[in-house]
Amino acid sequence: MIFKDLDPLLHNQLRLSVISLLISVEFAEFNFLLEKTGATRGNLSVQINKLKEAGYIEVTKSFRNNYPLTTCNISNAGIEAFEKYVEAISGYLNK
Amino acid sequence: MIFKDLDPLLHNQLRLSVISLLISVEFAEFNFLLEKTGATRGNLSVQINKLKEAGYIEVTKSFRNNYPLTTCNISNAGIEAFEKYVEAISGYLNK
DNA sequence: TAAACAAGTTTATAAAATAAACCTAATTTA
DNA sequence: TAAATTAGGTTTATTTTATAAACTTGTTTA
Repeated sequence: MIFKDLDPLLHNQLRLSVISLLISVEFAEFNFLLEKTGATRGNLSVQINKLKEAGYIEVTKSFRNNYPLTTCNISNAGIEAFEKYVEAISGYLNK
Repeated sequence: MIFKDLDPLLHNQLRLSVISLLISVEFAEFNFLLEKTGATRGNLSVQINKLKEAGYIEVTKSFRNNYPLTTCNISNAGIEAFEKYVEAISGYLNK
């Protein structure tokens, strides 16, 4: 095998979008991710949870103006996984 | 949405491996792809067919030393799709 | 001539992706 | 002030995919 395996958790458009956004900000709110990714709320909720279960992100739930507020930030494991993914997929792109 | 959509046909490890290999050779035999990708024969057969159905590759069946020989080459549509995919996914990698 | 091998293909099953439906609480409107 | 609407998500139902195991067709070898 001359190709490196692609982490299945990151090899998904929406999850990769979320991680790509989180990598360059300190925190991001649910609605921010929603807008930037163009996802449905249901799908975003599911994928955020998968990233959290994997330990790639941390999720903080609070309230703001009486409404629920979900905030996400990437973890060290998430950063490492992303960097590894970037390197792996680069091997497929002939660049 | 700030991310470009990723062609689902190419956003798959094995199919992307095959296209990545075909992009830099004139032809490739089934067993060559098998070895380079590390796939099972069943999976490779299925994914080659999907790429063919999409018009991304051409598949030629012949015989060599009395045994079946399947040869693949990338099409113009395949080249374009690959280039488009490379550009799209690059937008996720912060490079 | 039976067993093993070559080169694939088909199919069965599990896993994943996604949108629709749902939920709870807050707010606005009639 | 009660009904309708909005905010912010979550759950679930369904369809698609991915993949390996099983199968096929023909060839070679013991």
